[in-house]
Amino acid sequence: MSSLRCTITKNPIIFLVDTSTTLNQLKQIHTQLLINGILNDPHLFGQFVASIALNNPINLTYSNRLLDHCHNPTLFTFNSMIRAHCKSSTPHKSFEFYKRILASTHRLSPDNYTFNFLVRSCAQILSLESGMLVHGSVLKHGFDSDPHVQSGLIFMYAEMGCLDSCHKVFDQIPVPDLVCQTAIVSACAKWGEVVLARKLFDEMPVRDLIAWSAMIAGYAQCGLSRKALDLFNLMQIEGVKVNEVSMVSVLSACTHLGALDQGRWAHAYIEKNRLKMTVTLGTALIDMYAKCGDMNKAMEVFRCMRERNVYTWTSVINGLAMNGAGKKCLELFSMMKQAGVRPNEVTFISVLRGCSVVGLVEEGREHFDSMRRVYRIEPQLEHYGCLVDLYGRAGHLDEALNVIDDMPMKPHAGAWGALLNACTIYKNTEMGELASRKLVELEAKNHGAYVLLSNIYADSKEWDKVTDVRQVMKAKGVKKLPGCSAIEVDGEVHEFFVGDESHPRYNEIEFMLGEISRRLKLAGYVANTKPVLFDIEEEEKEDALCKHSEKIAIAFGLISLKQHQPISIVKNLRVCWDCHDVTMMISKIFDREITVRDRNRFHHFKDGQCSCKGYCTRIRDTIMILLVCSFKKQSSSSSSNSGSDENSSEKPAIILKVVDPPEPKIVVIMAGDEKPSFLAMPAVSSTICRCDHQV
DNA sequence: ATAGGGTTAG
Repeated sequence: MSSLRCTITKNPIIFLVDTSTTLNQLKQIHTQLLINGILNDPHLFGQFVASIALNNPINLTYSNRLLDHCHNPTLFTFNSMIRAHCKSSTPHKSFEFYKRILASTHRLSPDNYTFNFLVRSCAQILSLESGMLVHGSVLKHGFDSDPHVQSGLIFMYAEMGCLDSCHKVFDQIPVPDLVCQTAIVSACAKWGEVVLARKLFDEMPVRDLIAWSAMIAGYAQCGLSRKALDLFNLMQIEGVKVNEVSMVSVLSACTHLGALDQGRWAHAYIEKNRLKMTVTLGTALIDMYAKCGDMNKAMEVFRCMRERNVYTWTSVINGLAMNGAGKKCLELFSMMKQAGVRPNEVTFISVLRGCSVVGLVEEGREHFDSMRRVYRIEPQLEHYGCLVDLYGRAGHLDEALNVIDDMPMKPHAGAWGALLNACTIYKNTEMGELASRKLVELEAKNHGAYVLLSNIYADSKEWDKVTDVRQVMKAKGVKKLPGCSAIEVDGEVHEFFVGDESHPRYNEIEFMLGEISRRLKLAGYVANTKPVLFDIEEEEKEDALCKHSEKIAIAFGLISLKQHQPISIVKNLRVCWDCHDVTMMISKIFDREITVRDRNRFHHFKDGQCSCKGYCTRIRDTIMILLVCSFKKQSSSSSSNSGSDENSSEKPAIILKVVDPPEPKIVVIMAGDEKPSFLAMPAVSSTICRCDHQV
């Protein structure tokens, strides 16, 4: 304590407390300060409170109590408390201190620091209502010309998804500084205006590392991984140094593209330039290797990491599940628990999928039950979906259906999709029909018009609902992704979207597509008698199946890679059944090994077979064609609004089930129709396309 | 005495 006394008299109080100060030490220091009467000085008291609150969030309660007993805290003290709370897990408490500033008997008035921190608290709690109130106070107190407050407001509205408000704030700044410019770029990229984001980025007179990172991350987050990497290259040409934060976005782009070579290069860069191997960076590396098919390397990085958080463990567990290593996946899960890292809801999804791929039904069920029992995690839709999948793939279809029936919430497309998948494996057409019907029903409602919805609520000033919608969006990471396949040739990634004809070698690709089609036919593959399951789970509903992005990528692989080189494709969505079968055939006819990584797992095609075997087979004799037709139901008696669309609604339409292939018939099932009518089947062309029926 | 923008797992 004598050394402490010395410190107190000689140094500013701020040096007394740091991040490693324990509660006990804190109490001792506090006692000494009281004895010395040092805390009577409001200035020093403020410093003491600030150092406690800011250094260690665990001590926040201590500083809260300290302040309760103080009658005349300074504005600095209050600001420090608001600042400490906006970073904490209890950001809403900032407002208590804001209120105390306003109610202060010493005529305190909030300043630019107050609002800077307060705005960030609003961003934390995602309360648009509070945000608007605070914004109003900012204007009232005249701090809207403070650049810190400006960037704070943009950041806050961006967090809540109110892009319009971001623009309003930004447009009113006469000369926005670098930080505000970066904030608006990030906001635009985050909410779908990526072209505008790039325009604003290009117009920036000066761009620092964070500005580059924001734009690269923006591309990576909305699925434009190719552009993210291009921009990264440009950044290096301009001589901007990369740090560990920006590298994470680059790795994320490599992951999504399946660009293993570039990912390896990034790893080498990290080591050569001695970037700090943070948990986040290490996790991004693991995820990259796992999803680019090099699970060994992923494990190696994992083993080398000193610090591992729940993201790290989940990435590696998920990687093992994706690669079909179910047992190993469960081993790691058990190690994770031993290491004292608490699994979260995402971890359980990976664990359940691990159980599913190796058919460990009992174990999976136990883990599912432990979620609630041990970890107090309420299973969500996704977990029930995994459970349906677990039972379904193991052939326990009734139990799978029971899971759906017993779900405490309305089953989603994923759950019915999992059941349908199981029904096709085990050829249960009856249950399959039920599942298909439910799927179509749900699909029609699944328009994902979140933004629209929240704007409607905002217009009617229902802020709570806006907040709800935004939270759901944030939680679910709602993003619209076009179907896209990538292939790396000589270290360069070529990306193909659905029906994409933009590649410089597209003429050759098209020729190869024709060649594939010709040789498949020669080998007896006749598309129009082959089953086509229209995969309505995914968003690819383009007309010509032959223009699916993975087929274009495979065709490009065939023309650009040497005979002995395996073709490795990465797709951002799930591979549809038709492409799956065609790829199997190609692997045989062209004598090529083809690996396709889709959204869920790896498919290794060789000699006409796929490694996912039982899990990918489907009904061959009973052909099901699911044809989803969007059509507008004619408004039956809409005389009041002549010709308006108001009474029309998008409705699920028709499921066509083809039975007995040689002379196929079509079962037409209307949604909600109990008696299907039979029609003779017209010549079904190989391209099953969307049809717009009028009923 | 105190500030701001970019990052990871389903």
